[in-house]
Amino acid sequence: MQRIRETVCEIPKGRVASYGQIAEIAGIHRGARQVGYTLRHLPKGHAVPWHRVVQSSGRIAFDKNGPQFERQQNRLIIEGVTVSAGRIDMNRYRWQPDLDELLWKPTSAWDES
DNA sequence: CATATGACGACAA
DNA sequence: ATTGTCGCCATAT
Repeated sequence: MQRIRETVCEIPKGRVASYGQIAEIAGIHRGARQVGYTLRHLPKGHAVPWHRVVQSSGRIAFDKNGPQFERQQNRLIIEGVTVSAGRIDMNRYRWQPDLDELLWKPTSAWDES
């Protein structure tokens, strides 16, 4: 779904979001699996930060042995996200749209004065 | 229209 | 921490 892709693209670098979270924001209540479906079927040349989407538990959704797992993990680490044993501290990296808006917008305003 | 499928999530053992 | 169940929901058959 287009809506889902848009939402995923809003996740800032260095932060992550859960499938369920994306679904909610995209307006699909309890549509976590739809997010998975959407990400799985991304067009060829997409530019969607799919790697910033992880399970609500903070674990990467791929099999820890498969190649995809490592790819996602690396991408995250590159962005500064700590991933130990395939686990991510959600309390620390969870993306909070509302908070970001409350934090980043005013910040730019403060710079002026 | 009936089933089967997941890059899920919450919860009980 | 692990594992199994069940609920969810857009798509695919």
